Amino acid sequence: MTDVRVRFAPSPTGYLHIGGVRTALFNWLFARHHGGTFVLRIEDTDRDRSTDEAIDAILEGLRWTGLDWDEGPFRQTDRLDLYREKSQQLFDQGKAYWCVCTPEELELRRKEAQAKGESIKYDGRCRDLGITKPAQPAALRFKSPQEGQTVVDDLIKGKIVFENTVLDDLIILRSNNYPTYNFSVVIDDALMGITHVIRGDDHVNNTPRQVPMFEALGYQVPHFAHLPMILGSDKARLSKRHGATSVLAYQEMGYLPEALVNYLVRLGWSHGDQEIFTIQEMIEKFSLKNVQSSAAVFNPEKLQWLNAEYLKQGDPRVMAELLVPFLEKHGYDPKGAVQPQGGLEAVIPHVRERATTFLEMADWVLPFISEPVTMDEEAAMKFLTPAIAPTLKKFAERLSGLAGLSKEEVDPIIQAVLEEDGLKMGKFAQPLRVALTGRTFSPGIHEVMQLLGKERVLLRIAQAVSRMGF
RNA sequence: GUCCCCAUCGUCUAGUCUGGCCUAGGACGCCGCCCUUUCAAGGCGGCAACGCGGGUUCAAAUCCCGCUGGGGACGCCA
Repeated sequence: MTDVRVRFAPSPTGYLHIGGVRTALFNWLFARHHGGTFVLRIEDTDRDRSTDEAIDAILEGLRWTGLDWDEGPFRQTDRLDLYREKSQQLFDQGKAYWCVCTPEELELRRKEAQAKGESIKYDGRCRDLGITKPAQPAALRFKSPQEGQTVVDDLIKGKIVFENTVLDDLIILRSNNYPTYNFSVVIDDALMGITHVIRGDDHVNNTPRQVPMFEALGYQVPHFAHLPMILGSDKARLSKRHGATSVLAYQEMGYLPEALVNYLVRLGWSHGDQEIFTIQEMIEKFSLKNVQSSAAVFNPEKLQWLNAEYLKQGDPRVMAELLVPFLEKHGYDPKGAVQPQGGLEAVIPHVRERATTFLEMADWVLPFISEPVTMDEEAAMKFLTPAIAPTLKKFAERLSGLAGLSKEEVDPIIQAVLEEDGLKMGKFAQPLRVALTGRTFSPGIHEVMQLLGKERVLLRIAQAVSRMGF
């Protein structure tokens, strides 16, 4: 164990999105790489927008991705006394002051300033009023330094210099006695002993506002590392209009968490030319030094490719298990009578290189888990013609005398039938495929027959032949 | 408007710190060929980038400046 302590601090105002998972992942990898501690903290100081459902969704999303936390989840609303005490301390020390401007007034002034093209920062009109016990609703503001510079030595972006004149006197305690983000985050990061604050790029501008607070309270300032944003295909910040952004939506679409994590780790981080990493490799190789400083566009196609790779490598038994929920949506009963020969597990090797997600895989498995088979009418029209019926029928008759359905046993029969009827394999294979699977595409004919078993093969051929009028 | 960040194929990126090994590498996608009873997978090949302009230097993707472009932040949201 080292003394590295990092945290993931989402606000529970919605589901856990892709960007959040990436931030959590990089924190988690940093912690695991250094043998440190990963803290989960829920920043729910916005009373109006925070919900318990969102907290549940975030925890569920995190669990699905496998990013386990060592401490927490802590809720900021359980720590309100702490923030009030610390804000009082700042007031007592003359480092904070009461502001009686109303939100409406502030909003109006901002708009006016914007219209005139002037600075929209707070004008500090309550700063020297010396209010000690406000008679009306009031917010507590932190006296930000107005001289000199605040320098942030970002672990990813390098040195960033801010003129303190751009700093606002931030509200640290709202008139409803709740702390604001920029204050509670400082208190918690300090008190929880966070050594490295690894967060999204969108917080860069918050950093020079938070640093003076650490200093005013006599806390050690943590190291900062700002991760590049994830953008949508139009290069705007990734949002709902770019499609699925909730992690759990990816679970529903049939992605493996390992694939998503692998995709996300390569978004802004790299290790030479390597594309596929086990979790262990990620932990070993991860370093903030190799984190990109520019934003990255989310590319669903590459995620899909990675998912396909993981599908191809996975243990068939595990894959089969994960596939079940997707099949159940099609009416599959894991304990029902209609099963592939050898069980679901036996189908996996034949369908997984044809699918990129479990959703697609389920579709490939459909012909083996439903009875009767669902016939694609267009395919039937084209291939199940009366001309081929006698050949199919003859084939079925010969097949019924066979002990097994191995390629060695079946092939001679096919060859014989083709020769007798003067047909080429190309003319026979597709009709047989359609008869057996109801589709024009499937795993190899031999595999299909073996997975179906002789009884169902004969049944399906018979059904196909009879629909041709024989 | 003000402040901050960023800039290599369509996309993710290697190379940039420590200039020469870069005729700029890999991956996704796309295109072609091979394999093939279908669909895939697989194999082989191809297209495709250092934003622009100035410096510095024997030498610049790499260092410096400017421009342009993109992103982010400016809330009693986080």
